Amino acid sequence: MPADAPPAEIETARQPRAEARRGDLLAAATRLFAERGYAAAGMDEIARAAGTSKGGLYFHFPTKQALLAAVIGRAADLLRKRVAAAMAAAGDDPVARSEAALAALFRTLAKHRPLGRVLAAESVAAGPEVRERVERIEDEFVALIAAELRRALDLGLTAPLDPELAARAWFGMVRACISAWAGGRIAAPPGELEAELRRLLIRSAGAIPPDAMPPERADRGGDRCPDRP
Amino acid sequence: MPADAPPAEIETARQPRAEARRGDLLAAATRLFAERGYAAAGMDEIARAAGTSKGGLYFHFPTKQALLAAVIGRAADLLRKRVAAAMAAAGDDPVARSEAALAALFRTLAKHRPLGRVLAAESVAAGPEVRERVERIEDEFVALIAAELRRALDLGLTAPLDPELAARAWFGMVRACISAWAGGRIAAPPGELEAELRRLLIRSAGAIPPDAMPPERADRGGDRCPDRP
DNA sequence: AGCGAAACCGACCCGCGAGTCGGTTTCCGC
DNA sequence: GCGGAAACCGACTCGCGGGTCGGTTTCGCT
Repeated sequence: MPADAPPAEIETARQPRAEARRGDLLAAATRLFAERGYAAAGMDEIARAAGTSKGGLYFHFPTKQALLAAVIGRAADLLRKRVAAAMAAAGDDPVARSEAALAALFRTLAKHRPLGRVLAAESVAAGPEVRERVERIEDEFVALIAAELRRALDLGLTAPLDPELAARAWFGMVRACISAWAGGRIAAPPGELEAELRRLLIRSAGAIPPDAMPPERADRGGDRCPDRP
Repeated sequence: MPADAPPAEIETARQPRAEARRGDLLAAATRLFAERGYAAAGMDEIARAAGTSKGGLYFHFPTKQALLAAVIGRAADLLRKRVAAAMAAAGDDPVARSEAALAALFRTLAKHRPLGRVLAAESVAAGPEVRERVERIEDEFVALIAAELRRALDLGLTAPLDPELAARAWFGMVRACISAWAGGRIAAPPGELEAELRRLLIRSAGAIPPDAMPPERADRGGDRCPDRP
């Protein structure tokens, strides 16, 4: 009777083949939602793409909205896991943790292109409930980063800023660049893109990157701007 | 007989009432597309909301896609006009021009909330042609800002950066903040939001804001942030 | 006034696609 | 191997909404 909180997925005991099918269906749905859009992707089409039939699809997901919700939930879980791991591996420095979180977000989205599209664009098309859910997920990550930024601010590691807003802005930067890159509108390889983006992020916060003062040179944010007469 | 280039709208001679209706229809369509999403907003509903009928709507727009295209085109025209005016008023300094362009973008989107939603989200739902069109528009503004950034870079007014990417990132920042603000997920009034955002933008470029060193006090960006013990 | 075109109306058509359902196959426990 | 449930199939339904069309009103013009 412990009615679970929304975050965790309800894991009823399933036969292994069912689990596999479910995965295939989610993968196919993710791809097709991203490619054709939520409305244009047909249930029959998705089922076919996953190597099964409409009936089979409806055995796993009661409705199209539920399917989209599952796709989104799965994406969110993946992102959560990656970001948490990256932050944990980054140690204690809040700037490093923020960087790591953003980088993990970036890499994960870069690796699974369709995922970003679904998260970014398909929320509105599927009704207000789904939209709200996606907004919640975005807020979650923004809050995660905002918390680190706040710590950094208190430690005097950044210029004075509004952590909430800065986190939101960072998120937007990453998303815009990823989406342009995924659409082939940015030529640079993801590695360079990430590095350049990281520079922008750090500078925008007026932050002292932890790896930029290892020995003793800890004078305040004298942003190394070599050029200029 | 001067067959116009694609940018300008084909202005056939119309009776004034028709022009007014057309405007009402575009306004209603913009609102409903933003609220319910492209797929969920019905043509009948849009017509009703504009105070006319389905037949009347189809007299002005041959198809639903065309209606969305017109909405988007109108939005793009508005943005173009505002941004061009703001840049022209900002003088020659490329940093000031960039700032002005972003600010105009920000203010225009803030004033017409639904517009941003449509531009941001509805492009995928309506098929690849529309999506491409929206991407083109975004690219246009990004290129505009990138050009200014490149000039600033050449003049030594910024830290070394990739103008294309930075412009794209800036655009993403503005969009993310606007969209969160429009959704009521940011409490700050637009004025403060804009100011804070501007600080982030400038810092991210490592730029010297032209209004930050008028007489002689040109020491590094001591942004006036009165609060905090 | 009156004629022709522009503007508008709303009942109807029709394809499409989400969801259903009775049936079939696959697999697990005994 | 066999009973029964889980997993799966695909033909069918049916409502919804984009688009059509013949008719009516409004307007500009002379």
